[in-house]
Amino acid sequence: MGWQAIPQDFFNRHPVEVARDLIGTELMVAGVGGIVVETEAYAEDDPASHSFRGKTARNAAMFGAPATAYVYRSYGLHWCLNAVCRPGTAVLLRAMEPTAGLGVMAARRGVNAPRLLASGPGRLCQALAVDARHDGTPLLHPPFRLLSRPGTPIDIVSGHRIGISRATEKPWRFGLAGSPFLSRRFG
DNA sequence: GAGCTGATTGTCT
DNA sequence: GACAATCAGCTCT
Repeated sequence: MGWQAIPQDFFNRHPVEVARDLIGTELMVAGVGGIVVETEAYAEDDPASHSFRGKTARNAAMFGAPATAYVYRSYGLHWCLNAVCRPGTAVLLRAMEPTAGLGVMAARRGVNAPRLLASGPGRLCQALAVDARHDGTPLLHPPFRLLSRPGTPIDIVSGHRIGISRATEKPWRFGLAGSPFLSRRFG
């Protein structure tokens, strides 16, 4: 019952399904990473999605093949990592439970507490050293490593999305129930 | 613990 | 020129 590589077909589905199924998977970047505990889905006909107004230079990666990384800068200073699903849709990786390379992540983040290393999309990217260089690159190839553990029971909760001003009512945020590594608790 | 605010820059209107 | 899928540090309770 070990970890298995995630196939590209995993991402060729509706982003809500992918967001839910990504909870509990393991994401590593160059040997540093952990368990995904929080995600958000963004669909194509979704006013909150960067793809809503069509393809532009910034969101071009979002229209790439399933399992492509879409990385963008948020609020001028943070990076956010998304996994592209069907073209024009994506899942935002919001938080992780660090399991490998804790020391490296702590050094990059400038903090020691494990729960502060990757509990938030900007923090997660800083801990994994993900930035514009990764935009448009495949998540299923090095330096990325994405694994799932089929058959492992996982308790998943959902709620409304965070940090956006449009279509906030959609319950498209998913998290690992009771995890202390969430960016915020689910209400 | 909750709530406010400044930081900082690429992108679109 | 406004705004943004955020964070950290502050105040007040």
